[in-house]
Amino acid sequence: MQHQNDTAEALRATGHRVTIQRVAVLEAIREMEGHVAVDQVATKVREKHPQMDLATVYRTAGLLSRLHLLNEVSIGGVSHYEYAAPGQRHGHMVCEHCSRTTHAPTTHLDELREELLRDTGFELHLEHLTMSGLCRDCRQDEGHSHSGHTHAQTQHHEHSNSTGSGRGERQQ
Amino acid sequence: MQHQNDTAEALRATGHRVTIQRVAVLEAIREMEGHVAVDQVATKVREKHPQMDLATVYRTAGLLSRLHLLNEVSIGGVSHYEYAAPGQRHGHMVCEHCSRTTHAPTTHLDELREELLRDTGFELHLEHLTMSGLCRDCRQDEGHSHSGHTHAQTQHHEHSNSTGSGRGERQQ
DNA sequence: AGTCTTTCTGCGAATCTTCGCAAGAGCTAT
DNA sequence: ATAGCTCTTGCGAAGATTCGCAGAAAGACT
Repeated sequence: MQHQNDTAEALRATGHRVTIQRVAVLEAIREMEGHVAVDQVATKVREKHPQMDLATVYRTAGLLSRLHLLNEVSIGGVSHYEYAAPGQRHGHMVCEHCSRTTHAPTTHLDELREELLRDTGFELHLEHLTMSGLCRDCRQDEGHSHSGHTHAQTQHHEHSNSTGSGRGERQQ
Repeated sequence: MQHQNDTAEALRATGHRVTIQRVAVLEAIREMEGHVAVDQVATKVREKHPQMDLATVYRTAGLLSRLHLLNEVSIGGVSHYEYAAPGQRHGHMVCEHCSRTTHAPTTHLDELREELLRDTGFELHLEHLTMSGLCRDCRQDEGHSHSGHTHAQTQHHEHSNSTGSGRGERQQ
């Protein structure tokens, strides 16, 4: 298949060796939809390569991300990766409430990037940008229990306060 | 001192209890300049409260950050906190190369925030925004060894490749 | 195919961060 | 000041991620 050749080529072009682990990790992530956590990747990869070590998946995903073959997104403090469609470098918006993750419109970010570069000399790496906040749904029904969207992610799914007792918040 | 009253007030106002641990963590971070790692905070706090647990510092810093009394910045994958001057919510720019961390100009980000809200319904939390990229200095002398700036941070200080052997990159 | 050199991988240990739970400490009302 | 209720803390353990090292494997050359 074409993809594997591309992968191999990208690796060689940067002076890295082409190993089954690297190809397998990229293939696994490409076969899974959206943003997947590292241990999900490991599970998937082990279907075909049972002895693949978790540390190797971490290292490999990190490398492939540096080569722009994958995008890395931190969702609720946990690393997730997605296949990086060639030429599409976008930032991510992660909802702090429901952890739903979406792509940010490129135009706004390109603008920001240029302004920062001009005004501060800082070169923003868009493909590593993860922004946290509240998605439209969670913003609208603040503090309720909505369960619809949640996208089979691995982490974080609470809907904090509403305990009726004292004043307001509470957690930890 | 005034600060402690502010802290206590902010805690009470949100239904949290005022404990010596919470006041001590905030004071410690306020006394230290810039962005400090959690274990640095713990060390500082233990000067006066030797039995303070690391987990408590983590929990407390997290809480104070949610109350906007502190700002959290992830530098090279490690959590750092800084005192949040009231009314000043800024994003951060972290250099992937030297880990130097600076504040991002608010105007650009406010703009971005509005655009995202309008176009996607996502409400960006500016105070949690950490952008990675290359600072001016590291961009200019790519791949050299400059040691000047480094700001007594805890993590990451390599300057990768320049090994003379094969082609290009290398790491892991 | 065989050898050599350098990179990668697997594995165990280390680091950073969070969790669960019982004991301890705030607040409120008495 | 005391008692009671609930939130917090300290502590040990578990998760997530990285590191160090010795053996395995890639790529170059013969």
